[in-house]
Amino acid sequence: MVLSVAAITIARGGLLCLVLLLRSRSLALSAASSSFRLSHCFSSLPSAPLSFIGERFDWGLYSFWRQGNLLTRLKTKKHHSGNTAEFKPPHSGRVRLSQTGDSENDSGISEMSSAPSASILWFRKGLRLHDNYALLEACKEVKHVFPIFILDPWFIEPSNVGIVRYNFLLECLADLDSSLRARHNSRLIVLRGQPSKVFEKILSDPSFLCLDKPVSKICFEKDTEPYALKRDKQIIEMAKAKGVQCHDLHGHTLFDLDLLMDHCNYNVPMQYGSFNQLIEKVGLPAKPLEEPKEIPPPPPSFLSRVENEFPLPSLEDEDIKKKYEEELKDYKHPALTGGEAHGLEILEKVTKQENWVAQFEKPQTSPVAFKPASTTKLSAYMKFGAVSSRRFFHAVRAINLKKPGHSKPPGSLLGQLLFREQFYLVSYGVPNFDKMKGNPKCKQIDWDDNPEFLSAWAEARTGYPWIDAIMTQLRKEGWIHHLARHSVACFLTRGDLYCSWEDGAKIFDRYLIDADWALNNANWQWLSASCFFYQFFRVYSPVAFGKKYDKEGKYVRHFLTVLKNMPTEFIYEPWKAPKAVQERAGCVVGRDYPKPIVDHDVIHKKNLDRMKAAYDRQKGISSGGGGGGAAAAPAAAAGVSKGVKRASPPAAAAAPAAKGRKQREKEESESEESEYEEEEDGDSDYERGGKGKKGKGKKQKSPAKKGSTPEKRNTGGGGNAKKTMQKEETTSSSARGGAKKKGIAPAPPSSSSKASGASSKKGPAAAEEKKKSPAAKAKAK
DNA sequence: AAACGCGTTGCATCG
DNA sequence: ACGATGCAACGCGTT
Repeated sequence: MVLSVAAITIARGGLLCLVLLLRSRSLALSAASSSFRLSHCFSSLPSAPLSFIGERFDWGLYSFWRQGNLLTRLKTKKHHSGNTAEFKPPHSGRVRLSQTGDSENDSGISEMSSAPSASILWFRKGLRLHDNYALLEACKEVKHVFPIFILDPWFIEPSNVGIVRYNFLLECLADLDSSLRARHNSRLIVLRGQPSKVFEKILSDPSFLCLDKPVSKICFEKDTEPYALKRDKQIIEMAKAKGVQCHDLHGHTLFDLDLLMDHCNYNVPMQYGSFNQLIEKVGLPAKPLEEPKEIPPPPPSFLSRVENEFPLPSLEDEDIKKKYEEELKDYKHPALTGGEAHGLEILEKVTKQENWVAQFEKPQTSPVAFKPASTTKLSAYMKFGAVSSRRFFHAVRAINLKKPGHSKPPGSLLGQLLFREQFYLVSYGVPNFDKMKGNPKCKQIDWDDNPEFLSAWAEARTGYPWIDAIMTQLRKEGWIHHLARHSVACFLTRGDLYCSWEDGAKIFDRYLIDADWALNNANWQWLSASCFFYQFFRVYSPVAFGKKYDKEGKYVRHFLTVLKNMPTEFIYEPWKAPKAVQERAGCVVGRDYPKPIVDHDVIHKKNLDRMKAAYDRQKGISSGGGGGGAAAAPAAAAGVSKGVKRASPPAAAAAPAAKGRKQREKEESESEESEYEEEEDGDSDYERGGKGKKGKGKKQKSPAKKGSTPEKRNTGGGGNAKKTMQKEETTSSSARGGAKKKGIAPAPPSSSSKASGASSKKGPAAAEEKKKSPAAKAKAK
């Protein structure tokens, strides 16, 4: 420790000593056990010498560790300037081939590569053939490319991955296989098991692949999630030991995250503005590349075995039928079909609506549009890498270049892609990013451990129709609009239930098709005012917010059919309806639909005090009297139950939700969205909206310009905006279950309230219209 | 270095 | 219907 501290002071400049330290760091890393989700690599550091886990956090050490951790990675890679020439990723002096060899065995490798025979293209994310650096590398100078996917047992675990996302993955794989067959006379080879075991087999026994000598290289797309980093490290080391080259090339994000790390000196920008500055230094993302014309197939002797020995997985597989038995009972294929082909089709459809693309403003899209959605719904394809982010970026940019009044970041489509990029970068640079404790950037807040509240939220029985409808859509379709994610995330955390954002993130992770580790955790921290966003007094109302978009409650009626006959006046607050009205509607609150689990008007104010106290505590200012007491008292007032029964692990689906955070911690002991924007004439590559512009009187709405350009309002039939975040929900029957909440009883039936909202004038189309408002507004004017 | 500007999408009220 | 205002006031980043 002493040593490290000393070293740190020197570290800023001198890398040498850094490397030394690092060494121990990385050892600790590899030794630590992590675990299942693509998540706990960093968290496995607790036992490491630098203890930044826990209450006290030493920034000096942290920054040292951060550099060390990343630099270690870099050090292990050789910068082979030479062999990436053809498809040099952007800014590529720095392309890091993680060549396995170090200087000594470089010679060995080059000998091998002089007579290259076969390569392995390992698909993980990046489930596409276009714009795929790893694929291009795999094709270089070899006779055979073995395109493989390894079905990691981790992924087939109902508690981790819902059936909807699992099926999306299967469709991505099937699509890859079909493209490989149709265009390259090849196949996707699906192997089962732990990746390290699979590679052990492949690398030690050439005959397994019908080869007479081992493959010469393994190529894959870099993945910065903790689980992946750990997994890949193993593979890289194994390959190195066997004298096989390993190329992990970037490609999932617009830029190589290691390159961005270099540019920000390992000090990741936490604010959008500073991230923008970083991006501007780096320039534009590389232009997307095409699918290679030829992908040399495996030898015929091997191909003939694929069908029987390495078949594509399917929902019909016995183990799947068994594991997902519960969920499969009422499984219906969601609107989204996985696969590169479908993803590109959607992208094409979207980009044909040039005006819509150029005018896209995320805040203008609607959370209640579901058929069709108001956004692109490309997030799931982005998550799996079925569509290249660079391709998306440049397709949008090309449109913007033609449309002078186009929207700009952060609200634009390109802005969304930039947020995605930033969240990836931050998730890469911040330790314990999926946790509050040990996460140096995350506000430490005294969230309650309340499994009952958590379950009610996850299972759509909060008694707030807006919240429950959203959670039902999540469960059913694996997708909800970005703003809907905001609503329910705020409700679960700082707004109403005061449960930890980690709990919500886990549930979203399970149910969202587009669940992406980096984006999901970032967004949950954002919404809970734990990181990125701190105006905790801006609380979403579980009543007003939905009403703003959907006065008649069509969305609610669609997803909560029990409420379908509730008068519009009470659709967002059914408990306020007179008993007779409830009877007539066939929905008696407390019998057919739960009573509100908390009284929002009361609880959100108390929570606000708790947030304030938590912030103050962080400042070291123990929020004296009022605050201190406030922190604990509200919990009691809220009826936060104490010895709640830990929900028994009921349906597999409900299990994750039911488990309390603390319990989990004990047991374990141990991310769409974005799109952005563009430049006007080619001057600046990234025009930040808002920031640099001075003359904004108030809100500069970029749409202002829209007025000037005639084409604006394109109406494009359906879409509005898209964008999504990630989150999830649980299954379970929805509304029923009486409200057993113990929390604050909500306002009794028929209390005050207003009966407004009756105006129902617009149909769905109208709603959509509204969304596009910027254009419409401009026009109107 | 204290002060200020700003922040991807809050709400209720008023005009 | 829409925009402006007050609400009570956050941290970050820059100056």
